[in-house]
Amino acid sequence: MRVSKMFMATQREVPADAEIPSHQLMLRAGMMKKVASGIYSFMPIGLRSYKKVENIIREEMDKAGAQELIMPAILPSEVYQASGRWDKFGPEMFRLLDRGGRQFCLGPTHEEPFTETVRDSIRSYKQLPVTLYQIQHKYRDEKRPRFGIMRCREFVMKDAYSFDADEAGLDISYQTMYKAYCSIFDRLGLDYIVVDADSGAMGGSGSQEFMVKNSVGEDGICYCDSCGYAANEEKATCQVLPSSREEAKDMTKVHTPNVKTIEELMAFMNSAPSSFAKTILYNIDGKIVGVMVRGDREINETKLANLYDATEMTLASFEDVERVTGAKVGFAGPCNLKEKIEIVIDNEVSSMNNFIVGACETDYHLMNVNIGRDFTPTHIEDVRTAVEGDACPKCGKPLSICRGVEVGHIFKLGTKYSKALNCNYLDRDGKENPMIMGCYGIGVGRTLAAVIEQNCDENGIKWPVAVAPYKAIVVPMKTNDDTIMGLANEIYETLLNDGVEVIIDDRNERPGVKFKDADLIGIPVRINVGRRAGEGIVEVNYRQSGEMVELDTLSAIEAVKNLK
RNA sequence: CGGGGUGUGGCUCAGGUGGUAGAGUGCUUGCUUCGGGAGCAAGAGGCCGCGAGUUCGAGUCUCGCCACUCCGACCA
Repeated sequence: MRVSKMFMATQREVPADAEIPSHQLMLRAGMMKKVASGIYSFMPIGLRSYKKVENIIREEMDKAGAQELIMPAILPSEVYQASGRWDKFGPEMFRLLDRGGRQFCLGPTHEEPFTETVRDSIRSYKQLPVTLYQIQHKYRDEKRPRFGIMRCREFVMKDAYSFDADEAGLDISYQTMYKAYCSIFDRLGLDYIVVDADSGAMGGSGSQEFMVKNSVGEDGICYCDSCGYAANEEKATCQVLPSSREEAKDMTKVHTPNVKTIEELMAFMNSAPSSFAKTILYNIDGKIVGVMVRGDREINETKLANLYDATEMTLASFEDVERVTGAKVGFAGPCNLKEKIEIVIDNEVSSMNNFIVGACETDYHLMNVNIGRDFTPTHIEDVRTAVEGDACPKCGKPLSICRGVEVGHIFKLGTKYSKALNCNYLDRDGKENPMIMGCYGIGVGRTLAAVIEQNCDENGIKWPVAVAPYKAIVVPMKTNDDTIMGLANEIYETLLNDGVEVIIDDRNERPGVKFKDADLIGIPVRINVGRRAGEGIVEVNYRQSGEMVELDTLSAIEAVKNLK
């Protein structure tokens, strides 16, 4: 391709509404264009990289024995009704009516149609296992699209579904996908980390996320450098360190006027946060529950929701808090409650004694409270979020915390969908059983954005060769010099004939403009043809390393071909 | 869904107290340039987000709506 003919527009200025490097660079490099919030067009240069990611995924999935097919993006409501998700998805699902008034949606995820398809085609254990996948657009009316293609409303996802006769089979299918995912992200040159993830409302026996460390990531990752433990913050646990136990003292009520927050309480009492336990009231499926964690800790709502198998959980309303505690918000505690409610205490709180809590009386706290003597918890569980420095649950060394972008998620689904949709098979004994399912997703666009996040500098993108829109660019310094143009064209044609993805910047622009554009769109290797063209000498510049060497024409061509 | 912000050439933005729109960049043309986004000159390009209202007159004031965006909540 000749750059003079390319449909490409780079931008010098940073678009006003792009916050993170990958978003800014994708817009500046002219890879994509926003059409509406969270909805983007891909331009030729962007599409080339996009397809590279897709193809790497496709190759590794095929290698792992998964078979590609494609489902409609638009699906009738019945498909999601049997599983109950037509209602559960709520406003996040794009819904539409056909001319006859029948309800459809744009598929947000495809467990149901895959399950139906397999149900209708497979009857025997002899036909199992099978893993199917598609690379298809998904639609979710996100409350808040952001960060360009990191989180958008129309996005491409590779989603795969495995169907096995038993749990042992699922384990094998799952491991196969795990390995395929590692190969994919390795080939993309991503620095990633695999973390244990919360299974959430999906149930199932296990789930892991492939995370790319990044400060704008929407997930917190807890990991241990010593033993390799890694988990999503939602799921991460830690050891409870034994605290020094004092002899139980008499409980006393303290007047604490207008002291509501832990910070105010610390200042007022002149004590460490570890001597307080805060009590937060939640409304869990209509039931008010008190949850206690150490004063300086955060309640982990995912863990709490799992404990109660909650479908709807919010902080209790002010009215509920005042009714249950008999005090203004800020003075809740486990003692003297006006209504009998369940109390969940965090593991860490269970090791504390003589601590301070709200008195359930406006402007009062209780000192020297002790579990068992002063109140009895309903549950003692891990309900707090692990923080930097907590003891690793496996080895006890300090945990680290960072942010991450979820690029892949593998999931043991079990029988949730096969049971709901009667996706059964006949076993050796002629007995009918539900298939055991797994599902495996990779966000294609998000992965592409993650590659950019990890491969860029102030001048633009630094594509790994595997994802670069073109591998090489030939830059003639002057377009009106026959020697230079002749040699540049010769190199270009040779590379083209040798199957190298190469472009030639034949625009009548100053060299600086061409360099800036080549750097911005991130072509891995640039061949400058200039001053020494007459001697057959050119420059080979590497975008990743910034390295530059002068070589004769043939060596330069070899260098480009050898670049991996 | 709560709270904030912004809508003006393709892009980034300026336009006290109302008088029919500007800059930079990009684009076109010419000349001079030519190794890291050149210089000069001449051009093209705007329903000032939409709709009402006030006014002789609204980019500007009032009200309503919409879109985009940031923070939070939420997120198979």
